[in-house]
Amino acid sequence: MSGYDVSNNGANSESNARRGGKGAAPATIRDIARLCGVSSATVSYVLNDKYGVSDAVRARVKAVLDSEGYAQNLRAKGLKTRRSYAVHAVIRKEAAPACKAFYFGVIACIAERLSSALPESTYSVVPVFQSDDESDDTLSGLIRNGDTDGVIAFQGLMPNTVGALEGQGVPYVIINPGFEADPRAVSVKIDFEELSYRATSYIASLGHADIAFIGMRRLPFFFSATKRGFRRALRENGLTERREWIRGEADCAEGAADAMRRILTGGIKAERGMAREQERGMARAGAYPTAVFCTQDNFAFSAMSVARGFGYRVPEDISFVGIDDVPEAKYIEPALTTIPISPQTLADEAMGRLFAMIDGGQAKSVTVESMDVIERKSVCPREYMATSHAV
Amino acid sequence: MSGYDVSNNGANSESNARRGGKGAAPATIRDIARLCGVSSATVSYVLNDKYGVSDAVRARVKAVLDSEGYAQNLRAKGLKTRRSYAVHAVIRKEAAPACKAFYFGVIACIAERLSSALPESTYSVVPVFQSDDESDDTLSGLIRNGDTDGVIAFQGLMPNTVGALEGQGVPYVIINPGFEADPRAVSVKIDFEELSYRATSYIASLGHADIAFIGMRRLPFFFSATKRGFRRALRENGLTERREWIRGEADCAEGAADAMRRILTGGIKAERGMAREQERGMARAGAYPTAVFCTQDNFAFSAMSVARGFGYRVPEDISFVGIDDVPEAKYIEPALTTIPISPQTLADEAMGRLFAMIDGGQAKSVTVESMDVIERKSVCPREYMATSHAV
DNA sequence: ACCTATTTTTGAAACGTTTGTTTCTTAAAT
DNA sequence: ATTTAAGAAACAAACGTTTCAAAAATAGGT
Repeated sequence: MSGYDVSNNGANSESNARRGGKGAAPATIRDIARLCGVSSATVSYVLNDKYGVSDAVRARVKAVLDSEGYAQNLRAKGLKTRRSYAVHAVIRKEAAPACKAFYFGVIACIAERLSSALPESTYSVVPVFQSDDESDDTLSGLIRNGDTDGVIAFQGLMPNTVGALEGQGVPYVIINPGFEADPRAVSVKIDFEELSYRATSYIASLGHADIAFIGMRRLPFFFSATKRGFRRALRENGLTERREWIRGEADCAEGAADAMRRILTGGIKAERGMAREQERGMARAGAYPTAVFCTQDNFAFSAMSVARGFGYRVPEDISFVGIDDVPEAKYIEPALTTIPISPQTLADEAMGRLFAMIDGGQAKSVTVESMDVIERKSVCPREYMATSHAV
Repeated sequence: MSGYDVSNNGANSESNARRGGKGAAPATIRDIARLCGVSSATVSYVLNDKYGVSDAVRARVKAVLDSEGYAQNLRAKGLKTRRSYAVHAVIRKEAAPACKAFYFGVIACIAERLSSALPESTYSVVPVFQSDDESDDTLSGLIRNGDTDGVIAFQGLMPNTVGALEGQGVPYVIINPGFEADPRAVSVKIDFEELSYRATSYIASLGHADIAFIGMRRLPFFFSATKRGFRRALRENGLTERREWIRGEADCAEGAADAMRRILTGGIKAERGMAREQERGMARAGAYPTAVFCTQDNFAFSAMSVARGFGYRVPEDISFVGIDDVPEAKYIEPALTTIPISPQTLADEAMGRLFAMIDGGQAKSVTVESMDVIERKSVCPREYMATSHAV
């Protein structure tokens, strides 16, 4: 990245006609004014829908405006209004790949909304990746320069970044799926306890009594919320929980595989080098759950693989449900039953709030409404299970 | 998105002090000049590393510059230089989710490089999602306004967008994994024939003779390139190909599952409602490949699931190799052997070229160097296979 | 010493907006 | 008819840079 020489030496005439192109010089507000026989101030007023322009003039200017295909120069406008017309979406470099992918989905939604809102709003969203351990981070720089009008952050923000934000009065909103929300920040939250409750209730409603849970201990807030929902559903359905079937080693898909393995081997961790057949035998001899709830689709994918590796069929022997509805969920074999989380909703709630604040208003945190289970192929009602199951 | 009122009425004093914040007014180039007892022109020259400033003055100005923590106002600079200091990365809305995820990975690499290049280069990258069927798209608008200094596009660009780009002399580079490159455009390519050849050769080198291929017919260019590489490897290893084991229905992971099913049932498509057991029996009776090469990891995931659904073990009965090395590849059970494609390399090659062109230079297309197979757990040498295999 | 080249430095005019203030219309009220 | 007030439109000064053209300082010959 060294050779990024961004200087342009004596390039006025050159840049005016852009490299080798005809590059029709774009019409300025003054051109329009001249064409209408009116002052540039007036044109500016109609552009910004201000009071005090007669209807006749307004109409005339508007006509010329779009017959000329006029487009504002954002730099000039921003120079005067002290805005950058950019919001920044920050993702922690350290976030898990699966999380990043999800966050990107949200950013994509924002970008789409923004570009379809043209030319009403000319904002753009720029993704920023920030490491947890940088002392003076790139983001603080942007903030102090006034290069950002607002930030959307996933998971949370480092204290010094928050300091910079507050210091410059730059609004920000946190989209924090599964993280504890800083009460001072406006944030868009997901009720994972509820989601977990719904998923588990759904499984229970199908007659399953032996249900395992695979969560993510690495995120304590998320872990306890989901576990709480799971237990509540169990309790309300008169089911008893089994300690060894509540697993949380999973901090990534690899961990989920391990969790599943332990569940199937009755909590005994497979010895290094233990023969596959032996491990399997061990598993089949003991008790196993007829359904497992994973707090993320990706966990379910791994867990399903492991179960099959042990010789169980999905869903005939063991049912699986996840949360997220990642794109693969419907393509996998068998398609995964899951509760969707809508990136579009998250994006809309967050952007609505951010723009309200950019416009000088206030905004309150919100918890997005939970959605319902999407029934696919990874779940089988207890009564239709292939073989009888004895705990 | 309606309520995005971006006007600020009579907000001069308000915006000067930013909402409720102390918001230290950032130092301008004139402030620095005054502090050094020098003109603003001189400061500008040292900022931009221009000729004709004496070393003494240059040093003095530089000292003040960073003791004051000066940061350029990008809007003012851009207004004068006719640059936006933003490049746009465009992704087709219609691209497959898996592709989008990969493209995002590349954009993430770009964003990281850009933010770590601060404050040398102050560029930012903004993702744009563009639909194939929009007539006058958002991108053309950006281009005509001079709101973008360059674009990176994945897969390709619509003719009218290319027209706008050429018209305004805005440089662009195409990152087109698996798409036919427009010879007039500078593009960063991947040699999928080579990748396919390497993967297949690797499998063959392990003693496998019955190798199946699952490709992506929806992308004809990609499909024929990969198939060519596959066949070449077969030929060079003295292996004969089987028509029914070269499958290309796969245009998404779902299709890959279908392809695998057909391979296992000897090309007979399973009847709607055919009993699972029956399907399985059908499969086991006939011939099956001992290894399958999938042109994308995601295909391999589905194919592996199907194979296991049919009762085959991976890799003991059937080996799998993919291309991409998506993050999940190493977490799946068993971890997938694959050839990686480096998003970082793609990002660097593309950005290097784009910036060269932005700086007025020329750039040539390039094919990035192919990488080697990463050996994981989804492949088993022919000789170690669990059961003897009879075709 | 002076005149000329050369190197440094500076003044000031842009770039395309927004917006506070002033000026001009026009109509209503006296 | 004259004054007043409101409403429209225009002027012109910013915003923070870059860069042309010109001035000032320095150095290099005679």
